[in-house]
Amino acid sequence: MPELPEVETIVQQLRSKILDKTISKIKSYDSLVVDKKISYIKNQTITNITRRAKYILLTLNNQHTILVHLRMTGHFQYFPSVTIDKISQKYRAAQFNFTDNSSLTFNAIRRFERLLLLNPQQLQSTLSKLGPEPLDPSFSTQHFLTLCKQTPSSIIKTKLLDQTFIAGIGNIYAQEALYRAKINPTSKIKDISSKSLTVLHHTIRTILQQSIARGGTTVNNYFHLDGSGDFQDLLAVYQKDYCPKKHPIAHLTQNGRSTYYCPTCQK
DNA sequence: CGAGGTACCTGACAGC
DNA sequence: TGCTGTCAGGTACCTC
Repeated sequence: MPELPEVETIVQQLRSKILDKTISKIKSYDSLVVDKKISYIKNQTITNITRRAKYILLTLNNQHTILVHLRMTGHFQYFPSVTIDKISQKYRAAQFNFTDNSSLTFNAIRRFERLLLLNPQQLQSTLSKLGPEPLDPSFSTQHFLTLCKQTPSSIIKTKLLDQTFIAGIGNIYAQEALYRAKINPTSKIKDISSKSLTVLHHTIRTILQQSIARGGTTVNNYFHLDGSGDFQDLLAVYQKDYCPKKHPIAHLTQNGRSTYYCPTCQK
C-alpha cells in the first residue's frame, strides 16, 4: 500500500514519463473517484510533478493542480501508444491522453482513490493541514521532540499515523520504525524517554530513505510503473510470525488498524 | 479541542 | 463449487 516511499517512487517514474507533456484530454470512467472538473482540462502542459505526504501533485501551466491520492490500491500505467491493455481497462478510473499519442491510465481497484483538480487556493487549503515531511532537512530531532511533547498522553503508533503530526507515514512503516527503535506501539509518548524518541526520529528517516532506495515495498495490490520495489524483504514485523531475532511476533488492533510488534524487543 | 470510532470500497481468502 | 463472513487500510466525518 503506497506510503511515502512508494509515492515518491511513483512520482520519480511519472517525471521520467510525462513531465512537460501536453494533455490533449482526460477521460473519466469513475465519477466516484475522479473529479468532474477533470474533463475541462484540454491542451494543458504538465509543468511539475511533486509529492507532498502521500499526495501526488501534477502542476498544469494554467496554475491548477491535479491532486492524486492512491490510498491503498491506486496505480498508474503508462502506454507509449494509445493501446490500453485489458487488465488496465478493468480498473481504469481515468485516462490521460497526451499530444504525442502516449497515454496514462489511473486505475482504482478499491475505489477509495481520488483524482481532483484544484485551484491554488484549494491546493493550499489541502496541504496546509499536513504535518512536516519526515525527510525534509528542517525536520530535526529537536523539531520531532517538540511535536511529541505537545501531546504527551497520545499513543505513539496512533500519532505516527496522524498526517497532521507527521506526513507520509502509513501502517507498515509506523510498525517497522517502532520495531527498529525498540518502542512498544501501545506506549504513551510521555512514557517514552527522550533518548528513545531521538532513536525513533532517526529510524523513521532511515527506514523511509532505505525504502525509497529500493523502490518501495511491494505487498498485496501495490504496483508502480516499472516493476516493483523490494523493501518488503527488509520488513521485520509487518505480517511476520517471528522478528529478526527469532522472537514470536504479537498482533493487536489499534484504532481499527492492525499492529504487529515483538513483545520481547519492544518493551 | 482532542480522542476515538466508523463509513467508505472491493478483492482475497478461510471456512463450511 | 459457491456461498458467507472477515480482513485489509487512509482519510473524512461523526460523536463524546
